[in-house]
Order: sequence, then C-alpha cells, then structure tokens
Amino acid sequence: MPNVVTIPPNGVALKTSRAHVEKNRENLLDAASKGFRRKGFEGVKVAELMQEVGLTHGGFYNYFKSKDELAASACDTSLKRQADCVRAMSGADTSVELVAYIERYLSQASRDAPENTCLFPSLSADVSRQGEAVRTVFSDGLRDYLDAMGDLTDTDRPKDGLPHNAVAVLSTLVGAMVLARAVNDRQLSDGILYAARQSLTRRYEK
Amino acid sequence: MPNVVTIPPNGVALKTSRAHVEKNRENLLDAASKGFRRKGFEGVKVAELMQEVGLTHGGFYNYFKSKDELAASACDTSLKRQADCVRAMSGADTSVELVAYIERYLSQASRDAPENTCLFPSLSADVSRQGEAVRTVFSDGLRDYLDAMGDLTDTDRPKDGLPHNAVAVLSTLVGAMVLARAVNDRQLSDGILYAARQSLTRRYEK
DNA sequence: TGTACATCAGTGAACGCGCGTTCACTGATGTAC
DNA sequence: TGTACATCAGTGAACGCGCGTTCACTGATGTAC
Repeated sequence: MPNVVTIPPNGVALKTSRAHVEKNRENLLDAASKGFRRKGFEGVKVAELMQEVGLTHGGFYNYFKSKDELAASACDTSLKRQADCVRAMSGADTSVELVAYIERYLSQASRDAPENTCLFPSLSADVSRQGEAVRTVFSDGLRDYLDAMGDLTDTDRPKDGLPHNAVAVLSTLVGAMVLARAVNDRQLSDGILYAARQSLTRRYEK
Repeated sequence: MPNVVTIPPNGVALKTSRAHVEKNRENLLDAASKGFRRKGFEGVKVAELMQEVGLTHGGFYNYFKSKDELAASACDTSLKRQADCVRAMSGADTSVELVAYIERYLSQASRDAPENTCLFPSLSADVSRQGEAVRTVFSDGLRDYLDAMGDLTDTDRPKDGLPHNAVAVLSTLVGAMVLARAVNDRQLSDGILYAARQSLTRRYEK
C-alpha cells in the first residue's frame, strides 16, 4: 500500500501525496540526525533508516542522491536548529541562562542521550573524516553556533573575529562530553562532567 | 621468503625469529595506533595494516585474535606512553611546562598530524561506540592521564577524587582540537585553536 | 465531471564491492636426541 | 656436532556477510483534455 499513511505521525490525516513526501523527508532527516548522533555516520544503515520511517530501502534514492547527501542535509538541518536554540537564549539575564545551558549540556541525561543533544561531541570526529560537503555544512553550522553563543559570552567582541569566550566554553563542553561518553566507568564519567561543569559555571555565575 | 628481514627497521640485524616476531608486533601496534588516530577504527583495514608492516593479511591472526583485540592493545600501549609523557613534565617549573604543553597540543602542527598526537580527540567518539574491552582500556588510560596531569594543575587535590583542573584543561584541549579538525575552513580552524590556547594559557601563565 | 495518460513514490530482488576472518599449505626456526 | 621432527610465522585463495546502490516493476496520484 504505497502512499498510504494509516496513522499519520502528527495525528492529522495527510491531504496530498506531496505533503506526504515532505513528511517522509522530514522523518528521514530526523531519524538520520538522531541515528548519526548515537551511532556515527557508518553506524546508520540506509535499510534500517528506511524501515524506521516505515519505508523500504529502495525508496531511499527518491529522497537523497546518496547517503553522503543525507548526512550533509541532516547535519545542516540539525545545526540550524541548534544555533537557533542558542539564539533564543538571549533573554533578560544572560548569565543565568548560560549557566543553565551549561548544566543541561553537561548533565548525565545529555550524556546518555546523544541522539537528542548537541551534534558537536557526537559527530565532530566523524566529520573530520567525511567528504567536503558535510564538512562545509558543519563549518558553517559551527560558525553560526559560535556567533549565537558569542552574544552570551563575549560582551565586547571583534566585529569579524571569533567570539573567543564562546570558543573556550564550547571547547570545554564538547571535550568533557566526548570524554564522558567514551569512558566505561560511570563514576569517572560523572566526575568528568561534574568537574567541567564546576569549572565553567564558576566562570559565569553572577 | 618468510621470516627474513632484509633491511631491519632499526638498522640492526635481528638475531632470532622470536625477536623478529616481537618487532613485527611492535610495528603492528604502532602502525595501528597511528592509523586509528588518523582514520578512525573502521578506517583501518587489516590487509592494509599488514602490508604496511611488510606482511600479508593472513598472518594478522598470528598476532591478534581479532581487529578488536588489536584496537584494545594499540590503545593500551599508546595511552600508557601518553601518560608517561605527561608525567615526565613534572620538572622544576610546572607552569612553564604546562603552558608549553598546551601550546604544543593546540598547535596547527598537532591538528594536522593526528597520527602523532593525543588519542583523546581523535578516538574518544569512536571509543564510545566500541566494545567493552577497548572502553575499559580507554577509561584506565584516561584516569592515568588525568592523574599525571593533576600533578601539574591541581596543587591541593582530593586523595581519591579526580583532579578537577586537569579535567577542565583536558576537556578544553580535546574539545578545541576536535572542533578544529572537523572544520573545513582553515581560518575558522586556526581561530578555534588560537582562542582555546589563549583561554588556557591565560589561566596558567606565571 | 469524467477519462486517458504521465508522473513518480514505493517495492524488493539483485548487484558489486569491501572487508574481517578462516584455512590448507609452505618453509624456516628451534629443539630433542 | 649433526640429524629428524615439531612448531609456528607467513602466504594467498576463499568464504561469508553486510551494505550502498541500481533497476524493473507496481499502482496510486495528479493532470490534460
């Protein structure tokens, strides 16, 4: 039964097949982004992915030219969302929001749910071994993210340069999470998160 | 011509075949460690690796039970070397040595030569998706490394706990390097290294 | 509004390649006597 | 010291599996008239 969604994911019956296709594409990008973050680029299999969104593997190429193109698209979408999320924090008290962000970022919950959290710790190493398309998307996304974070961390920053504090903060966040995830030993992992959290929040509290 | 090394790598003729085997094993571990750091675990192929040390693929299993076991052994060896390297720094002026270490760690040369530098940025993400053997080796290695670095960064530290400053420093080092390597854009990459370097050295200079 | 046709999402078998691993075999090394 | 034998590093063909990608085909959708 092609082109039929019995129980549409969003609870609303899909009117046209064009909307249906669009929805499938979104589901694919979403499932891919989650999969990539949890399992890495090579850990995501095209056939599995298609099954996840209720299709068979052959149809994949109606949506993307290749797995590489999917990777680039999925990264692009997720990176944009991330940067927007940071930008949305430029509220009243940036210090409070920043500290909250740091604590959420380096929480045990985030460590255990890479598929729902920041791309940088889970995918950066993979990206460095990917093709130019993915790397370019990633570079743009990172620039954008740092720019957004710079509004919180770098009060007087150079016009064209990088927000240095944002770089330092993100580096610590990413490094701590990367190490905490690699480690086998719960106590060590928790300790790494805790120490990094302390170091960062001490700098930005009040 | 098995068991014959015409031009021994170290310039000294190998006396016995037992020494020969030992040498091959060392070469394998070394080549594997370098390969893993540059190309990731999946990027290293058994056949290529064996060719690199002048053997054919079939012989691999005389040395290791599996590719996984190689990964664990290679990580173990390299991690021990790393920690020793940090321990060797506990000289007269720790501050100077630490700053020099940071600057070397976050240099462009290090970024461009992952195969010769710290395992953590290049392999941590991979390790989190590896089997328990590798992860345990990695955890032990990281603990050891942090302990060594703690002697430089944490003057009064808790007996059994983690050296917090060491965790913070290493996190920043790792995160910055991971991001700098992922990025496609030379200028952005250099900027990340520079900003992270500044942030860290400012903290430990004098 | 109804009909004929083109388009295209979706299917699943098949392809082709890469790669970890196995295995029968070779020949050198080292040892027992 | 010399000889016979066991051991084992090394070889390369072959296996088996997984996976990205292709392709011929189906049938529903959407459009032209």
